Amino acid sequence: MNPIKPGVAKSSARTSVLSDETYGKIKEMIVKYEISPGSRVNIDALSLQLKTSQTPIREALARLESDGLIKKEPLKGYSATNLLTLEEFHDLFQFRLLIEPWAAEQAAKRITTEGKRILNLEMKSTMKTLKQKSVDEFKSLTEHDARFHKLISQLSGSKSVESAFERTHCHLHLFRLYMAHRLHLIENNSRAKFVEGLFEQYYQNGSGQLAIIEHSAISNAIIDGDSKAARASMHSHIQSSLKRFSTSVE
Amino acid sequence: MNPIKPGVAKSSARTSVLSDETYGKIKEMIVKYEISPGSRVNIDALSLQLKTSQTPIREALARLESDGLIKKEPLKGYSATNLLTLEEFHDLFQFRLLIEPWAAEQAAKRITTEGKRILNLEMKSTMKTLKQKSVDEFKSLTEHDARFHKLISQLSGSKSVESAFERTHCHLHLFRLYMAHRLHLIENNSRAKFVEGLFEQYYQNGSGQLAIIEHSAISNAIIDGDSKAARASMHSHIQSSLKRFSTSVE
DNA sequence: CATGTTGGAATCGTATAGGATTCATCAAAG
DNA sequence: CTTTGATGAATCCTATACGATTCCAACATG
Repeated sequence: MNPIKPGVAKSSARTSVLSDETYGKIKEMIVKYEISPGSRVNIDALSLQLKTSQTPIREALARLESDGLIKKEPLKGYSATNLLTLEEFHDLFQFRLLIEPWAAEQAAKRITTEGKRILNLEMKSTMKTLKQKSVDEFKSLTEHDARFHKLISQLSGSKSVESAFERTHCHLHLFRLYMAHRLHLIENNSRAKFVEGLFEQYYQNGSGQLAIIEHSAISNAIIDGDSKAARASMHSHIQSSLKRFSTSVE
Repeated sequence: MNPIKPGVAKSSARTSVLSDETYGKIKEMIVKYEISPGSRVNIDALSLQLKTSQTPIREALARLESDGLIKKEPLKGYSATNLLTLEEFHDLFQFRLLIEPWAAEQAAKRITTEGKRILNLEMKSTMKTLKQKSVDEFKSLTEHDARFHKLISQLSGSKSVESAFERTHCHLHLFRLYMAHRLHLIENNSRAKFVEGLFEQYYQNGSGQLAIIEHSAISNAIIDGDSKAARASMHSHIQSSLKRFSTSVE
């Protein structure tokens, strides 16, 4: 006879984007190797861990599958995708080579005062951060790298290019390879050499920051409105990365 | 002690890809204008209509949102995205201009006997279909167009390019615009002119099939292994489409 | 006429039960 | 001892009911 049911969860102040939050959390778990490549993803376990029901988990996993970060096998369940093979990595960089130089070119053509400000801020704050060696240098660099390339894709003014770049999740894949290396999970020799190439992309001779130098060139060209130089410098930036990988493996 | 369970052969033969099926069905509903642009998408109604529970619907909608075909507003629900604006359309074609000529070039470089066979088959069967005027000509043409461009993206050998092209859903957007026109849903004048340009992409002077002619040039170049010609013809194919739209609007 | 309140409708998230399938273990036969 | 088949547990997938929150619109009041 009691109309009020006790024991109902109190959870209030819900912003109601729970499935979005869940998406971000699971994605972060993948990046941070809490979900290792190829391993199974258990829905029940996740719902316990994230303290949510299955529905948001399923929605998040569906989106992640669409992103190519999670694989769904019809009657077996979900699992994280494997690390990129060399071929896939090469393919990914080839794709970046198609769209990013164009994006840089467009960014130079369309650059505004506000755009210059943001671009300058990104470069300056990164250099400042790198001066104080206390933090994980590689982490700072890759995070800057992700922000930088995303920013340029946005400055291109093309939603298609921006979202296509976003969906490559290239920095996520890079970071996952980096984590695999740190955790000594890469036994294959050629793969190990490949990851060494990954480091070389960011460090030059173990001292300077190669990426920052190349990024500066791109950034300056865009701010100067020099579209040809912007395209060329972005092209050589990606090209040289790709070449470094290729030579370190082959 | 009968080990054989009776009544098992009930609903077997379940391929258990119900959420995938649902995804396809909803997508088809969007293309076919059963779900009109901008309108709300009710989960309960869909589950009734498709005779399934809410869970597969939710997963499908999450994927469709990731595809940009469905929009999710936090506490209001799902709705179909609007028709492409002129700017978005221009942007989309600009993106195709970035990746498809490259795809055609690569296809010409990598073409195999099997690839030639498939490409020839696509062209021949389409021409044959168009000879018998009984069917909806526009429908046949757009379906061929979708298959043709997808095929070339596959022949490029780049998974990144293939999936990036796939995710543009460009033919879905085209067909939706076409449907909007047929249903007299486009009142705006410039929008109407725009759709007229859409028709011109496929029909030349109301008689010949422009797309088929241009496709033949591309197809021949690929089969001949002439990568330069393949790139050039694909570029001009997309470029001229884009130009036709621009002039018909401006 | 404008504004605040209140009620219903719709949607989101939760919880739970049960059918279906896969995987691994184990027993039996050759 | 090896191979084959069956049994049971774990997991996935579906279905359904319910509570909580928010939006929308009608209504009353100053």
